[in-house]
Parts: sequence; structure tokens; C-alpha cells
Amino acid sequence: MFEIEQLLQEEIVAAFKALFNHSLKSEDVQLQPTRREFEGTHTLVVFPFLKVTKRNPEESAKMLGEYLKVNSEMIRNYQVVKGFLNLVVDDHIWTQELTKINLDLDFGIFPPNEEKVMVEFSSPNTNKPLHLGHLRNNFLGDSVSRILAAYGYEVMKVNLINDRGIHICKSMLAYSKYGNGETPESSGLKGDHLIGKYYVKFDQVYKEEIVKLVEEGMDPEEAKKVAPSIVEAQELLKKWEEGDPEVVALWKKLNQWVFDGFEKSYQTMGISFDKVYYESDTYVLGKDIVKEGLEKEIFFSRDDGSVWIDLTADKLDEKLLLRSDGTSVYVTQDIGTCEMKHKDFPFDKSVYVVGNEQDYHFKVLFKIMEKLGKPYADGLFHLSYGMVDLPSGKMKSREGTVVDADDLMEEMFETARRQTEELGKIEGLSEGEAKKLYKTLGLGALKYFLLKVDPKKRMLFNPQESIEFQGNTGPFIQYTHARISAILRRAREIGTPMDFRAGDVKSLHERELMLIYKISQFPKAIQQAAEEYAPYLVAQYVYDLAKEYNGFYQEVSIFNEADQNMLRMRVILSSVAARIIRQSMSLLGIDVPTRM
RNA sequence: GGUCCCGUAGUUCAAUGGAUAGAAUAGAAGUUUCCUAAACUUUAGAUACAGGUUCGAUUCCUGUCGGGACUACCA
Repeated sequence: MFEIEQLLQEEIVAAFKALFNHSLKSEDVQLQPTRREFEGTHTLVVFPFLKVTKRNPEESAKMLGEYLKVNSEMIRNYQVVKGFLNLVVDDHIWTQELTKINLDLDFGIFPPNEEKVMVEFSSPNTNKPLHLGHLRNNFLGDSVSRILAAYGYEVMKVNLINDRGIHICKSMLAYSKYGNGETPESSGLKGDHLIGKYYVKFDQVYKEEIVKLVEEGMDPEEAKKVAPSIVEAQELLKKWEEGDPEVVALWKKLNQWVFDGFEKSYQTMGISFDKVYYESDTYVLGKDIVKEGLEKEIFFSRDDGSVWIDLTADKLDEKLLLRSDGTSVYVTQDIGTCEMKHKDFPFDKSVYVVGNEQDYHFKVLFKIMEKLGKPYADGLFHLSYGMVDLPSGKMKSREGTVVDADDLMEEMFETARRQTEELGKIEGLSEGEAKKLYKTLGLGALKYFLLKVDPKKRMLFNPQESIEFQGNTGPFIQYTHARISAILRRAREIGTPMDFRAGDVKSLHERELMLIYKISQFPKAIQQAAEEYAPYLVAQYVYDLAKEYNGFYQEVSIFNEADQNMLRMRVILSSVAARIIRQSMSLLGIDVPTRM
């Protein structure tokens, strides 16, 4: 797929054989991009080979360069700077590459690799609406799924909704006490926001109770446990577990409101799932496997009947798997759910997109699956991501410092509208088209902002900066695409044929050469992003490409070109660049408009 | 206390052990007879600290200092 690079590697291997009688594998020859200030595109660092060449760095590089220049058709020239060999690939190789990519509509799409991967993401609780942190999760999961699919995997996107537990009981309790039969319709609130309101209400009342108890002289820790609200919520949970019809009915009704609300949010985000699991179905799983592990003596039981695993040898602690009363805990469920997911969809790899506060949990889970001898244990991966901070500090739902996902997206659309109108860019657009454009831009800005950062790092979300449309942003890349689209429209108008004679292009502008080089790196970018589950690598790639195009556009006058063959070449170069930008952005889940 | 993650220009982010540590933004100075100026060009500005490993360290190792997470018979 990366033909030029591969061919160069092979040529270098041949050179080593001829000059030093040494056999290298082509993957040992790591080529890196040449720094801008030097001529050439590919650089070989010769330091690692000095033992083979038995010469000093400069001499080694020079020998290799000279050999390649004489013996390789591809290499026109070379330059040696200290231990770095910069290779200048002949222009006609690049023009040929361009014609090839232009005709190859599958460029950048890997053939199926016969492996299956499951990606679990989003996984919200049903007691409150989605917030900024969920957006990072959702965008990451969606993007990783797209990247893995492009790399040849069969991908299954799943969402495991946490629809049971004490948290939803809190909302249920507050709703039945203070709700007065309010519904999404009667209140005009989205279902998830309505339930979120009662979750906040619960917390208020609960806190007041604690304060009161403490004033009466109770220990604060004790007060947290015995406050009437929390006791009632726990009773509600118990009733739910016993299957109390009234409680279950209320639970179903409220959850449904939340699901409907989530569904709207997912639609706005442009995100979908192939399968949705509910924790109310899965939370009982895992006990069988624990018994199995107990028999195999992977786990052990204590006198009180609780079951544990000793992971101290793996630098993890002892971990509880079953309580003394025989009920299961979080890990137990996840063990069972993991096995069930594998039965549903026999994956080779399974990715969990979950925040880094659960790093420990997943280390334990994966270790347990490995000890249980599950053949797929090797393919389990925790895509751990850092929190999203605000300039004011950490987001805390109880203190009301969260950024709501729905509100944020609306703000982004609104900002896009304002900026677009200010720039007078909506002439000739119908109202529907304009509205669609604002969504594309607003969502593009947001997705790009959250995806351009290495997931494992904590990041700062500055509302002001996130809605900037200049610089390293989604809209900048979208704008570049729209600009190229305008050029292609113009080319069609004047009837420029979409082909050119590669042999007639005598020499390429430096900008053109770099642009083709960057385009040719597309498959490599996908490969790296897929292997590292790292959408930000795609973001980096496409930004770099868009910037390169803008530089090219500014320096090269496309339609004033006297040489018709050159003009056609530039139009095709633009067309290919647009295609790669579109494809890269689609790997991030971002649409690109053709005018803006 | 223990385990894990993170410390890079004023700010937000990059850098498979490689060249003079890249971008963006904010600052300063410029560029529109042609195809979209949401653009382009120029300029100034950074590796928390101390050691070690080697041809070469932002990257690997050790220690110190700073920020965060986890450390529930919650999920």
C-alpha cells in the first residue's frame, strides 16, 4: 500500500547487500520524513547501521547515497547531513504516484483482515443527561470504530447502558416524592434532563438531612449512612431487586424517558450503535464463571464464604469477586458480560472506551480473564482517556459545574451561525442548507477539538477556544475542503479534462511534491491510528494535509497556468487532496461541506 | 502510606531514542487585478529540578518537587 516507501526500503536493502554484504529485512529500514529545510522527502538515519558499515556516519551515508543515485531509478539525488541521508525521489515517480492514487478509489481502504473487533463506548448512567466527558467518550469510540473498519476489521459498536443501581433509585425516589406526575411532555424537558433534575433534587434534600443530623451531634460519616433519603433509596433498590411490580413499573417508565432523551442526543452527535446492552440484564452474569474458577483453584474462598482472587504476584491486590452473601460485585458482572459479548460476537479484539479512573479495574478484569484461560484475553484493550477539565477546574455534577452535552452542541451551532453570517458566507444558500451547514461546522469544531488530543491525557476544555474556527480546528479543515470543491467546480465549468500525461510534467513545484508525499502517507496514518487506537493521529495527519494544501494554493496559480497539462495535473492534485481530506475527516466522524 | 497517569513557548496541544524541540492561539510586521482572506508570509517565545544509561534523551532508568486518579463486600 505504501508503495514508494516500500520500494525505497527494498532499494536500501539491496544497497546494503551490495556495499557491505549484509542482509537486512526491509522493516528494519525505518525511513522518516525529511525536515522541511532540507531537500528530499525520505531520510535514513544511519547511526543504527554503523556496526554493519564499519565506517563513520558521514562516510556510510555517502556510500549508500551514491550507490542509490547510480543504481536506483527512483532516486535522483541525495544529501548527507551528519548521520542523516536525505533521499530525493525523482519527480516522475511522484507524478506517477499521483495518477495511480487518482485512479485507485480504494486508496486508503485496507482489505478485510478477517478479524472481528468489538468496541464498547458511551455506557451512560440513566440518572442524568450526558455531559462533556461523555462527548469525549462517544467521539473517541465512534472514531476508533471507523478507523478500525478502515483498517480491515469487522467492527461491532456496542453500548452498555447502566440502567440499574442506587443512582437511578435516587432519581426515582425524588420523582415519586416531588414529581407531581410530571412528564417530558408536560414539562417540555427532554427525558434525560427531567430525570437529571430529580437526581439533583435528591442530592439537595439528602445534603440538608446530613447537615441537620450533624448539627444534632452526629458524626458526618454516620450521618451519610443513616439519612432518611439514602435509606429510602436503598429500600427502593431492594424492592426493585425483589421485582416489586410498582417499583419496576416506575423504573421502566423513567428509564424509557431517559433512553428517548439519549437517543436524541446520539442523533445530534451523529453516533449510532449496532447493539445496546442493558445492565439490568447483565448484572447477574458472572457467577457461573466464578464457580468454575473456584474449582480450578484460580480463586479462593474465605471462611465467611466470600470469594477472592490473589493478584499480588501481578502487583495488584487481592480482589473480591463474590460477597459473603453470595451476591456479585462490579468485576464479577464484567467477567460475565465479557464472556457473553464474546458469545454474541466472537471477537478477536475488544475495546472498552472508559475513563482512566477505571484503569485499575480493567487491569484486574483482563488479568482474571487471562488466568481463566480465555483465548480472547489477549485482545482485550482498555482505551483509557483522561478527564476533561474546565478553566474553572474539575467538573462536578453535584456542584452544577458540568457542561451539558445538549446545551454545548446547541451553543456550537449558534456560534457557527453567527460567525458564518458575520463573514457573509450564506449568500446563495437556502435556509435549510444554511442550517445544515451550521450543524456541520459546529459539530465538526467540537469533535475535532476533543479528538485532536492524545486520549490518555487530561485535557482542558476552554469554551472560548473550542469555538474558534481558525488554526488547528475542524472548521479550518472543512474550509480547505470547501475551497478545493470550489476549484473543482470551476474546473468543470471550463471543461478541464480529469487526466494528464505524467511524462509531460517536467518538474514539480516544491509544494506539489510535498502535497503528493503527504497524500501518499494516508494509509500509513490509518495503520498507526488503528494499531494504537488513536484518532488524534488521524487529526494530526489531516490538519497537516490541509495546511499543506493551503500553502500550495497560495503559491501556485492553478487557472493562470499556461501549460494545459500542468493545469490538469493541478486540478487532479486538488481533487485527490479533497478526497483524502474527506476520507480522513470521516474517520473522525466529521462531515465536510463542499461550500461554506 | 501503596499503585498508576501527567509536568514542553503567556495559553492549548505535538514530537516510533535522532538533525536547529514542531503547530495553533495571543503579540509584532506584511500579503487580495486569478480560482473562497474562516487563507497565506515573516518575526519573537518552551522541555519542572538533579543525576544515570549512549554516538545522541522531551522520550528510557533513579531520586526530588508539583498536579491528578485509584486504593468500597458502590457501579
